[in-house]
Amino acid sequence: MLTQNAIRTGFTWRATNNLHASPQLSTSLLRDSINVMGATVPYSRNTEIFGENESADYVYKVLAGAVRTYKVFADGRRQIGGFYLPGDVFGLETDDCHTFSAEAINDAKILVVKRTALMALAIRDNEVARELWSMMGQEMRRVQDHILLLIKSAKERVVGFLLEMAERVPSGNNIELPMTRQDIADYLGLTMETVSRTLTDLQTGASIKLASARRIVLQDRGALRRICG
Amino acid sequence: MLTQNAIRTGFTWRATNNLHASPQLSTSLLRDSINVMGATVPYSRNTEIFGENESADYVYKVLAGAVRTYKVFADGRRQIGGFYLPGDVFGLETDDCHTFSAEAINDAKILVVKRTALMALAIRDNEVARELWSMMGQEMRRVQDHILLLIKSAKERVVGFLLEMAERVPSGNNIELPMTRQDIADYLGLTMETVSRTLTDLQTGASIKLASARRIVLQDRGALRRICG
DNA sequence: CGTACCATTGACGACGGTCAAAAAACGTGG
DNA sequence: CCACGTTTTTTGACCGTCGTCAATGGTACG
Repeated sequence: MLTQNAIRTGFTWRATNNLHASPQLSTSLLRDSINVMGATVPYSRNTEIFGENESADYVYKVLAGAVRTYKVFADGRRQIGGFYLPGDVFGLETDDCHTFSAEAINDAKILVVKRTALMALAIRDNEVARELWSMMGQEMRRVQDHILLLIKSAKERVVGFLLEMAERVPSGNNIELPMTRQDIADYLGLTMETVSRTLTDLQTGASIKLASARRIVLQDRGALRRICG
Repeated sequence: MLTQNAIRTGFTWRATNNLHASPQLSTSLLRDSINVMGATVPYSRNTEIFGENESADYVYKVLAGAVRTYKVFADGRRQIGGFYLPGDVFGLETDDCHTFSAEAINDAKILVVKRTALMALAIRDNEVARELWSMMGQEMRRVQDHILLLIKSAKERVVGFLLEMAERVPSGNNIELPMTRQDIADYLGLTMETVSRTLTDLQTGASIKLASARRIVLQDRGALRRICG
């Protein structure tokens, strides 16, 4: 784990000194703490960030690039647990071990923070604890929404995925997907081929436009939302 | 919400006075707190405990009976988020609103605790906070395992469900299911018919025995685990 | 004993998986 | 800038699993 060992072992409490002064800026407090306590580590495309069942000593935040968490079964099937984009936090576990593995989808910059440091901070500061709690809840909602996707038809799943990505990358109707069709398929519980076919179907129906394989334009969000259910 | 309003609005801190004396009994501390702070409410079969989007003012613990959380879509499809058996805690949200609805599957006794009371306790007592955190993590793992089920074949899903239930009700190989086939189907993203057919298939293969519709005997766990993957 | 509700079984069709091949995109080095 | 090999994506043909519709059988409870 952490093959690119540029982790700064020491960290400073500096940033937390005057945090109690502005408790109303709730989301920026934890964020600031993480930013100061952590070290930036570059990961190149397709390299492992941590493995399933490794001890969860660090918490991670995407600064640039994209990350996938996943699990591989004995028969080779892979399930992707989630995609993490700039600003997203991942690897936040309550247990001692990671339940999924994590890989960089493309060249990425990741902020790495010692878990014990975060937890120590949370014990001292209720505001930080509250924010960690709400972060956990956000992740929970993400996973529950994922479940709701997985019971739907192929078309609904793909559309749901597109709308989710469009929400998370607020770049209008132009989505730049960092992941392959196989990644999307493994996230949605479908095959690569079905994802591809469904996308061309959607393009034929004029709901989207495939500018290139990875660049998708949402042309009719109303239609997409109607499909999603 | 809480139509059967037997909630005791006041609660006592009595139980928390000497909690710091035994920090090593980690799981019993929060449990004790909940037990003392809460009120027992009976819910009859198929009655709503809370609805989706209602404010999450209470946290619940099953004392007897069983509970399902669920979501109903516009087109009538229903997804069951989870089943909760005696000892299980549900309705633990980080947000202000419940994301799922909850119903009693059969006549049940539920311990109901004010959320603010729990949170206040957690702020005063790091041990309680830690336990709430780990409870949240347990729920997270449950939901993630649910995702892993949903990408598999019908047979694998049903077997996965049976093994999960067998683990949670440590009654040997004899499982007494409180829920209907439709409930199981809506949990696994299948139809009632497929669940039924799969169960009879498993019986034909001598992996299980359907003593009655709701009583299932696991005859060959090895075979079941092999199927599950 | 009768009446809902629940579970099982059957016939059939559609959706999505599998296998295979072609086409497009990408990166690398000349 | 182009030629080349590799990876990714698309498309096609076929088949199996599971959903749909419908009827029958079973169980619990008044």
